[in-house]
Amino acid sequence: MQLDVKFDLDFSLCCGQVFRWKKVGDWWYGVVGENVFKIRQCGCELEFDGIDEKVVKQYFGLNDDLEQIQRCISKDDYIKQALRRFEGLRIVRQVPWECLISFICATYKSIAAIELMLKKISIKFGEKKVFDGLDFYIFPTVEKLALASENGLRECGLGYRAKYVQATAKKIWDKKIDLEFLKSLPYLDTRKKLVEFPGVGLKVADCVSLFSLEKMEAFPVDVWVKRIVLKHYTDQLPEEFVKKLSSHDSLTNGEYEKVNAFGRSYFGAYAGYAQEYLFHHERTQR
DNA sequence: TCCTAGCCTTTACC
DNA sequence: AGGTAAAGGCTAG
Repeated sequence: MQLDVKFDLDFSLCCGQVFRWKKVGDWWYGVVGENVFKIRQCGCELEFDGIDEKVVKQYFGLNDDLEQIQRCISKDDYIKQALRRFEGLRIVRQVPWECLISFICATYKSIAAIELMLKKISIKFGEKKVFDGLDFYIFPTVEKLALASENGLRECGLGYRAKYVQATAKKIWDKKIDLEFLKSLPYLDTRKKLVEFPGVGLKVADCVSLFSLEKMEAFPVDVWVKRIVLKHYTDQLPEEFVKKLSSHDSLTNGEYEKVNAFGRSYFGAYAGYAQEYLFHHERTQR
């Protein structure tokens, strides 16, 4: 497929929004829903196997008007620097169920550790598929994790998160909750529904909203975003609040809401894009 | 209603 | 080898 829009596959898959992609040679292998496929990019040429073009466009956000998004969020020199450095990075449209479980697991974990947990969960509870002679695992169904034992999940290295994953899966299974439905709700309503799941606070809810539910204004605030705000955006916030933020390292819900609201009002409707560029930029300094 | 402190498991990296 | 930081959330007070 010939690309007629700006896109960078490596940036989009390496910026910490997805956890189950694997690069073999110059091909990226991934599992999306029930499909295993591979994809590679050479300049404007996007080559893939095992999947429809329509799904590729949808999954990698190729329908987003990235030029316009960049113009919208180019509010200062620092974000412009990040935008230039990672030109072509797009927000991927993940499967909501997998995204939800992924970010419940992500609390207090490094990205490498998250990848390992999800790999173990998939091998243990997911269906195996062979593609190109390699083994892949479909992400476990809701039923599988709803019926899994807390201990079975602990064996995947989840620690205290096992209970949350199990309870969230069980709630979705028992109440037959349709996560896709959340795409049709406004951002704040979506977030409100998400935090009702065990193990889901504002941060996880924002990640799931942004990465799988089309809420481009969601602005997840984690330790990195807090650092970014304190380093580059103190002039946009009241002095008292900045002092309070600096005085301790975790975030209270109230503080979270203030930083989140700042991000959304400052960057606008595509604050989530801004967050992802800033996050990746900050994490890959030095 | 809102805030704070203490606790929760495991992994990676220094 | 030992310590610390890691895309946080829950509960009690």
